Amino acid sequence: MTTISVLLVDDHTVVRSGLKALLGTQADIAVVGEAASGEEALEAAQEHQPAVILMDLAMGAGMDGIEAIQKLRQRTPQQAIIVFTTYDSDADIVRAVDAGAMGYLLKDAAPGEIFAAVRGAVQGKSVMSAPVASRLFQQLRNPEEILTPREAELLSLLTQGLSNRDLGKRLFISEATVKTHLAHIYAKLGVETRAAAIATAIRREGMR
Amino acid sequence: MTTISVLLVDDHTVVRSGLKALLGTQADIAVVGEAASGEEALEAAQEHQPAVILMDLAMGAGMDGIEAIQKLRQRTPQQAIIVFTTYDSDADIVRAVDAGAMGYLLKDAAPGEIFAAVRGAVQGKSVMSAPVASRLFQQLRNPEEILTPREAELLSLLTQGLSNRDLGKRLFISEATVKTHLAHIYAKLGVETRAAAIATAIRREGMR
DNA sequence: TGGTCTCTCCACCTTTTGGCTGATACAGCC
DNA sequence: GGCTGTATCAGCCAAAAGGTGGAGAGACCA
Repeated sequence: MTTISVLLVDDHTVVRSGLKALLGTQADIAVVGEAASGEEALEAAQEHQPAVILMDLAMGAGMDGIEAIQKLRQRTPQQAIIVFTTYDSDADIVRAVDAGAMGYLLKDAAPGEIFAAVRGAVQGKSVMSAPVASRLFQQLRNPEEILTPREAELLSLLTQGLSNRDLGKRLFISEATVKTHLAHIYAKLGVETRAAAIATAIRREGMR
Repeated sequence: MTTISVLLVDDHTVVRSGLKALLGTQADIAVVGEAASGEEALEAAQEHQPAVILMDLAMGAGMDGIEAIQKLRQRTPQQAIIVFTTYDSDADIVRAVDAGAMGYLLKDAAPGEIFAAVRGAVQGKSVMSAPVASRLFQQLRNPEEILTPREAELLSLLTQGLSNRDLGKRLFISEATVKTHLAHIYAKLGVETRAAAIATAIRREGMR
């Protein structure tokens, strides 16, 4: 049994400490380094050459998780990256996988899930938390729920708090058209009101 | 030197594990129990009689942190509660303090801050992270913009996308009262519509 | 005791939003 | 040449939200 070296990247000391404690209970897993930012992660990845990198997406100021993943994939492509974050935003999932993440875990994951993900990652297996997987699955099954470019544009403005009239003016279309787009957006997001659409968009789609 | 008994309440195993590891390094602090939900927290507080409770506000389904604080204050008022959460939302801070929290820490707090908060709490000292303190300070300078606890509660539900009717049902008040609160909230947030209020609240206040 | 704050509620009115049906135009595709 | 998807617009109606003004009850405080 080979020991799997792991690098932890998270700006929260408590989370790093927790992961270290949990992973420390496993004989075949060893934490070889820690980083509190994307910049530190790049350095640490070079220095410690871990087999697996467990990384948060949100890391305060500076480089964000997605950017860090992209750079890590370029520089040390042999290292498997597992995203370990709090929210299962559709946009983040897609972007992280696109950037080259091997797995996607939520922070409420059970210890066993985390161990399995780390072990799977070195074997090239992609492991994700159930809610994350179901989101991806749902997107594949219901392609009709994907917003068109125009709808996405409108939704983005909607989250600024604009009225239908303002939306029309901004997009050079009539209020009637705005309403049509909105009706389609509501249907795709599975909501009934503009308020719920905004809440859903900002939270789920990561529009900020 | 007396040992300070601490109860950890957080739905994330990793966070509990991290806190336990960090607090375990301090000779005068002992973690006597853990809970993953508000319901469990009430039980554990009775059973272990901790001096200090470190609690997250967001805890998945069921009772939220604010509600748990209120119930804990009623049942075991001698126990000091410190909020330990990710976001420094104005509304959450106000509501938590109002519910009886002794301290308010952010999850990116340094270990030393956490230790100091725990030790301070048993002496009746209120400790909060710098960003939290500065928010409160700023609010003191602009008192006319402070949301009342009830308004904050309503705003929090508003960001879930609820209608006026639903808000009334949830808070056991009439729609008329909901509208009154909303008008006050809009004025304080400097917005004209519910959509803008939601957008402002989620972004500026960190409500999720 | 009087003032202030908070929470609660009401009535009336206007504006905005949402649900429904239907329509035209254009582009890409088989 | 049809089919599909996207984007545009209209009208009608019901529901929801917002604006205005007023008011009572309870808490707190000077």
